[in-house]
Amino acid sequence: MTTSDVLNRRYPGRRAQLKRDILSKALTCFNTHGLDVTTIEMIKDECETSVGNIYHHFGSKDGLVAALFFCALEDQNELLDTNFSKTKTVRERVAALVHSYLDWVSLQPELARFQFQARSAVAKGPFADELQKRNKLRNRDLIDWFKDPAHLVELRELPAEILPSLIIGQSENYCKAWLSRRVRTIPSSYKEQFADAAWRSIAMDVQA
Amino acid sequence: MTTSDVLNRRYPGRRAQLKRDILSKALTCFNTHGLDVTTIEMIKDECETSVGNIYHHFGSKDGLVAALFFCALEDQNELLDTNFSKTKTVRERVAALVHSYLDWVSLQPELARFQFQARSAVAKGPFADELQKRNKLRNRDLIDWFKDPAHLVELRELPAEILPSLIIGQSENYCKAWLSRRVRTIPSSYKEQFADAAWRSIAMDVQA
DNA sequence: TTCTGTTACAGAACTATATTCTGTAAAAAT
DNA sequence: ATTTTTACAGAATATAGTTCTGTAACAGAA
Repeated sequence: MTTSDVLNRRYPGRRAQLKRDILSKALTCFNTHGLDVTTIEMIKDECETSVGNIYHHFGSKDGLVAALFFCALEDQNELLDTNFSKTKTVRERVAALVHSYLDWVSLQPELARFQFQARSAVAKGPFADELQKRNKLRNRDLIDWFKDPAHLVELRELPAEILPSLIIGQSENYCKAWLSRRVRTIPSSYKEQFADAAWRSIAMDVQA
Repeated sequence: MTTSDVLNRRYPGRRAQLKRDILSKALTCFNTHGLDVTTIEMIKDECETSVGNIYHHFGSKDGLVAALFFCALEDQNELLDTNFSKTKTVRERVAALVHSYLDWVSLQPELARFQFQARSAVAKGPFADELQKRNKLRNRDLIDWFKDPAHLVELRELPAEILPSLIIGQSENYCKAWLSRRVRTIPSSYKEQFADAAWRSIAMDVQA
């Protein structure tokens, strides 16, 4: 499961070859030099194509960034949905959230690194609405599921709006630290610890 | 404690009047339109000065961003140091970390909002070294304090490198959500809940 | 005060880069 | 085979960061 695999699934077929190549090389440029330092010309040189062609395929630099961003987001959500559907209990679902997050970042560090630096750029810019729509939807589903009285009994009395932060915040922070090379150990190796910490943060009674 | 107060302490005196004004108006522009959308001309128009003068004071757009960023960082660290020095026990220190973070973001939402969107830009760019140096220093101190055997007895057996994430990750995530207006409640009102969650995440035995 | 150097300021000129425009070739559809 | 659509190239344009040059205000020394 490399970055190419993700691009291949999202943009399949022979005719999308150059499109995938542009996205792939752009990802490398963005992660190496940063979003604003990377110029369309730099990407053009990497792909041996022309500026006009890049604009033909992606409309603008923002469009190119957004295409990569949503590509990453969809791949991440795919893994999450798979793991989530396998679970039954509240605790299992919390663990699924944490595990999926840590696993995906560990599996796709380049896409994850890009996602972190591009999020704020996409949140403004021409694709802000689409991002907000997706986030709203996903977040609401999550909160609603935990709000169900059948699930709430296992949890301490906490405001619903802080639940997502309590569950995923710690893992997210560590992943960012890892991608910035401030820590060395791959996030997936701490799956148990972070899932455990999340559960301790929200659960009524904790037994190992 | 408004943004102006922070600027006044960091750039005192009559002669720094315009410097403070530029920083203040730049902050508004950056937070309203985003880092790259904001042009030097926009800031110039707000302050009724000239592009040449802005460059005279800050050297470059990056320099302006960095000045604002470190201004925010130092103010944040000041509050943290104050609260931290008042504490004795391990639990108190963990609470001080969490409380300081939530309080500062609640007190300085504009600076905090800017800090979040500017961090990655500063992390690349000409001031990357200075930022990295400060972070390394602060992080090492923190980890070393918790590594002390006298303090470790109260904690579960956890890798030292995940401790900072376990303590501050949840609060950070919520603050970002608040600054992006995805949640409504001011972070400082959840001080107890987040400090409690952090403690449950790392402590050996938890008693209320 | 007057002289001198330094800092503050202004705006035109320069440069780099995102974007648009125009044209050509290939591919697909009819 | 013709037409339409898509893929591609590169020059031209516009915008915004940066530099340059010059002028005014200020501070300290003689």
